[in-house]
Amino acid sequence: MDIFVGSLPFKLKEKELKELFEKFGEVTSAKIVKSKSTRQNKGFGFVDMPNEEEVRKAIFELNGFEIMGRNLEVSISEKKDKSKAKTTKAPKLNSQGKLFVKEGYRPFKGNDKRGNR
DNA sequence: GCTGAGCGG
Repeated sequence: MDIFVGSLPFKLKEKELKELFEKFGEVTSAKIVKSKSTRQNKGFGFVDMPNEEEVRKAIFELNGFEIMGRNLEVSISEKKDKSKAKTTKAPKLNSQGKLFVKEGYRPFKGNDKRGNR
């Protein structure tokens, strides 16, 4: 279950966030969204919890939890879903239907500073 | 370096 956490203090860290949710239940992973380049904390993150009941409890308790002088906003994460919400199955094929993705293949590289030969 | 709605990979 993905949980959306907002109003997060900019000084808060994913580790602390995970610990906060771990107090209410098992936390699979905690992530905080940041900018693409400036690494600036956007102020909101996501927490993944396997147990739904613990999720509700965590949301119920952490929703409005005051920390560092800020109140946390916890709710169910609703990422922009494309439209597929019928089954847990996801297409592994490309747009063309062909996949030539190899394991260990690097999408972009070319840093061959090694002037071989 | 900041800021305060927002849904990330």
